[in-house]
Amino acid sequence: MTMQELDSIGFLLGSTYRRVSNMFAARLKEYDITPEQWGILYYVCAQEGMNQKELATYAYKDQPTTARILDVLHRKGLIQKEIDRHDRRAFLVYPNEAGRELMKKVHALEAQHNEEMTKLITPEHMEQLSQLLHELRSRLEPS
Amino acid sequence: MTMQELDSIGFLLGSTYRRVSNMFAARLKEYDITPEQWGILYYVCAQEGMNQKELATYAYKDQPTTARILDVLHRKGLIQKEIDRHDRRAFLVYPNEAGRELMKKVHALEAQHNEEMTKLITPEHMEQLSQLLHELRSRLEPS
DNA sequence: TAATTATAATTGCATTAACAACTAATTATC
DNA sequence: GATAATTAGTTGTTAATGCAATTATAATTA
Repeated sequence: MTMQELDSIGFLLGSTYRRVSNMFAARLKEYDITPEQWGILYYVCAQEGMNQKELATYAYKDQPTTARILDVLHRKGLIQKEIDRHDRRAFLVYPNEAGRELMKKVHALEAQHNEEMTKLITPEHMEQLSQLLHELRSRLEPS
Repeated sequence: MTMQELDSIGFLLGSTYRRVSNMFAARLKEYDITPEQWGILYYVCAQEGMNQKELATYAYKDQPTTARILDVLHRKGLIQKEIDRHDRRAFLVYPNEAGRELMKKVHALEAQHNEEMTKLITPEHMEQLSQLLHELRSRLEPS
């Protein structure tokens, strides 16, 4: 008797995510950055001067998680924060030169990594997968 | 100018996974168990008497993570461990009565949750998504 | 204007996770 | 049978996460 595998979408998403993420993490090691840190850095560079809340929304993370990842990026000298003159509760986040450079390098590495993923299944399947994930995610509310 | 979203499969998997998982976690709260603890408990019950390494393989987790989740389940009185007579390095894991009962209840809850997910997209799309995830995961090596 | 409500960010606590280093027991090899 | 290599499990460190509670500021409303 073979065992009945746990067949739930959440379990499947989690286990697949971890494998993809770990593989990417291994590649990123040479740049001393994690996939999650990279995700935030990307958005900091994609639109400079966003505040933490906006970054959290784009990155699909909650505010404390985003703040803590921003702290790491700050410690690493990749970004800087400036107080928002119009709202002293908030600060605006900017990449500095090291951050912009790293962003470009890692962006290229990521493109490479995505290509490799696409070689594992067909490009058509990868496109389908991507669309289905977008579809599902868009219908789920943030917790 | 709208921002260019980070369009990588890993980011998409992670953000979708977290939303699905958080939603399920909220439902599980009444049973005082997390989705990850549930995943391990499921396999403990699906085939009683496996050791930690086997459980880790089925659950797509590494050994330390599996061990720590087993510790939690043990503290909660849901499982028990017995030394493997044929290999004194290993122990075999069994559910106890409370574990079996909780497993059944949560399994039903999970079926409900999966149905709800399937209502968000179509059943056909959910089936496609599931197949594509299985396909991708099967081609990724464990880290 | 004063009091209330809402919001941006922070802090604390608990969970899951990856990875490396370690211990103890088993298996393989000489 | 002794030594070496492998394997099951544990421990320590660091990171990402969720959620709840808190602080400071801003916006609303009485």
